[in-house]
Amino acid sequence: MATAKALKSPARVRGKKSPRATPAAPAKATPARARKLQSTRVAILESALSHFARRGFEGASTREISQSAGVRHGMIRHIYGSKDELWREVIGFLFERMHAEVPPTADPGNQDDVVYWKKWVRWYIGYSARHPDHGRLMVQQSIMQGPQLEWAAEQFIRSRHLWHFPAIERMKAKKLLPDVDTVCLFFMINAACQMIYVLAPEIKAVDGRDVFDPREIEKHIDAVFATFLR
Amino acid sequence: MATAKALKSPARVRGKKSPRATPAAPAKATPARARKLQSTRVAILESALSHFARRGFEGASTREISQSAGVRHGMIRHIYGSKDELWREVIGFLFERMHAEVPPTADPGNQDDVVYWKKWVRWYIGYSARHPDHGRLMVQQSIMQGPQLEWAAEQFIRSRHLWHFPAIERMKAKKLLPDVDTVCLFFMINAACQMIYVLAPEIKAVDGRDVFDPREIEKHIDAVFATFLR
DNA sequence: TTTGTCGCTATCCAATCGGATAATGAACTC
DNA sequence: GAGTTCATTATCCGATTGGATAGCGACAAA
Repeated sequence: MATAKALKSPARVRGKKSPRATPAAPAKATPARARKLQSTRVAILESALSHFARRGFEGASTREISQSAGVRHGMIRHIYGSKDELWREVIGFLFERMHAEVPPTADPGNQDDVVYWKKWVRWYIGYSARHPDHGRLMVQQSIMQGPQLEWAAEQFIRSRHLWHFPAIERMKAKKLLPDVDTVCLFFMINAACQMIYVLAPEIKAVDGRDVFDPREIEKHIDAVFATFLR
Repeated sequence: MATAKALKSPARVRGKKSPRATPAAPAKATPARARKLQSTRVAILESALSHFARRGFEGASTREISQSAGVRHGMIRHIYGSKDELWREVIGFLFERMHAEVPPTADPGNQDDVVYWKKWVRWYIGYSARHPDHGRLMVQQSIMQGPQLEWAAEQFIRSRHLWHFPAIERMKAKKLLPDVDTVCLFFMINAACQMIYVLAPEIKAVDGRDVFDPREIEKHIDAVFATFLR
């Protein structure tokens, strides 16, 4: 009956009396118990990430998510309150995990832009191959066009873009990257690094190639270098 | 209960006694009636394409699809038999429409490879901007990993790849394209052309840019030229 | 040991899902 | 005009959905 199935706007301010937020340490330190809860929480988040990425928000059922996580489906409501909130926590979990995997050498401060860019591309391609669900979830999120896209944009994505733009423009000025619109260029680089893993099943079906093979990954890195750097 | 929710394998050979196939003309030429049916069929296909692309196979409901098409949900079963079959017909409809939009100048026979490639990129970017749901549906299809991915691969996608590979390799040999693995290069070009429109809502939310603006499209075309051609 | 917290489950609920069946009624054939 | 076809709908079905409620029972504090 035309009920709005899109995600509700994330009105929660993470501090009311909602069923507890993600940040690790619970108020009272009851060691064993809190650790168990945390592991359950992570299991649900990982399962939800996989299901959401593959079947979309509405296609993924909380029952299947909880089953893959080894708990009953009541847990999701108990911990996250609703499917909407679970989605948001999954997005947060995704970027938290990504930031945790950024290597410590990723300080653009004192190194040459090209060296830094090559390091970043190499890392990002490895990350995308390790976690193809990242790109898949982002595509789902973008296609969904719900109000939480705005939320994710200003919460996680925009800062990442603004972080990379200055270096890209410096490299453009030095004729090291093609002299085209920065946003356009960034998206092309991003897509060139990530989409091959997002669409891995298609490439396997069409060309019979396993893009996750380490040798293929190495070829892919070289391809991105050769294509964009000059 | 681990019920298999994935699409069933397309066992139908399009000729048994299933509820009639897509090809335009019905056996008996009953002018007005057949035309009405055809328009209903197209309305359902267009609506289904939009819904499937945005919400995925399981997220899109046949009731909403039929409502957007202006019919009751029984029609889908009557015409297509099942949701599975509707998905397959939508894929077919998508590529049929794409081929119908390929300009007549697209004969690679006697023209310079570069001229042909530039024409193709220009056309493909326009097509992707006109129909962002194409890329979205393909992403959904690939992510789903059902048996119909194999079907679509050999039915529609592989031939398209094989069509482009020889020209790409000739251009690589002439140092007109970066000398990297062909499959990898083709996917990067493809993604560079298409993903900006697939992810248009994200770009709008993050950078506030409307990628469908004709001037932006023109800039995008130049960006792809400048990035890949040398 | 006693008491209470809280991680977790069992179970119910209304809504919606894809699909099946039977009937309607306008367009067509004769 | 009578009879037939068939595009379309109304309506039912069992299964599954996200969510709500009422606990259970292992653990921790006393």
